[in-house]
Amino acid sequence: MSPREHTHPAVEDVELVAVLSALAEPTRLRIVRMLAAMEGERAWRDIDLPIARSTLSHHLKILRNAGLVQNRTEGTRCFVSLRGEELEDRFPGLLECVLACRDAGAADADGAECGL
Amino acid sequence: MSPREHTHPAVEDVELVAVLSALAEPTRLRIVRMLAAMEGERAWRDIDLPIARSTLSHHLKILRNAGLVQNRTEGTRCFVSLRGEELEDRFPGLLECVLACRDAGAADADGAECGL
DNA sequence: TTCGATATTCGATATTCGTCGAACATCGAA
DNA sequence: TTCGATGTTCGACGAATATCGAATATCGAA
Repeated sequence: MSPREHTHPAVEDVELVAVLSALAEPTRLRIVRMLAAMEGERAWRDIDLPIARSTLSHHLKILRNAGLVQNRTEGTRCFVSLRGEELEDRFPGLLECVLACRDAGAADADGAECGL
Repeated sequence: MSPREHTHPAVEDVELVAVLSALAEPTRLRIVRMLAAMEGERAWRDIDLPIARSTLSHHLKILRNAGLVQNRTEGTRCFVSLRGEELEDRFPGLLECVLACRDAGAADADGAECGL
């Protein structure tokens, strides 16, 4: 289909288990890190990951349904951004401390490995 | 088998994705909440959940491998406890804000529903 | 209108996950 | 030693998930 309007769950309807599940997958965590590292939105088209576009669409849908991410449509293209403040309201500190952590296996938003 | 000694990962080897995966399952989250609500250890035998004992063993293994929980063996029985301080060292604030949240679907440690 | 770009959905596949009961291993007590 | 209690592992099952390529729907431009 096309970048049609999507529904986003209300903040109060966002569930913890859904958020944790969404974050508990390396590719999705990487997407979240990437979005967090840029203050603003990111063009769908410019999200460059070593996965098929349909797979990317799938992961973004899960992040969207979990309340982590929101889409904005502009013509035939769309932009993705983190629902940072809303998440902070719902689960204070959660996103922040997940992002703060950089373990050995945590790839950087750009794809490079990160020591600390 | 029996409550034999288990290996626990070193704090520095605990991975974020493993922790999030472990917490992203209702039964396991409930176990963690229960352990957090009691300051100390809990006898395996006394963990009362509506699942088979083998399933409980499975979930505890996942929590253990993720670094969230530790086992202590005493004779033929064992005791489970949260690795609270170590988790705090590794991922500051994470466990705390996960536990702080009580969403609509979050069952209490005792099994009762909890409004707030 | 026709076409190309864009993102989603569909169908298929392989894998992982949660669950159970049964079998097993270990320890302490009789 | 024999037994019972206690957890763990095994084998099996269905459900959920990650992945891909192909098909599809929508928009903007030619």
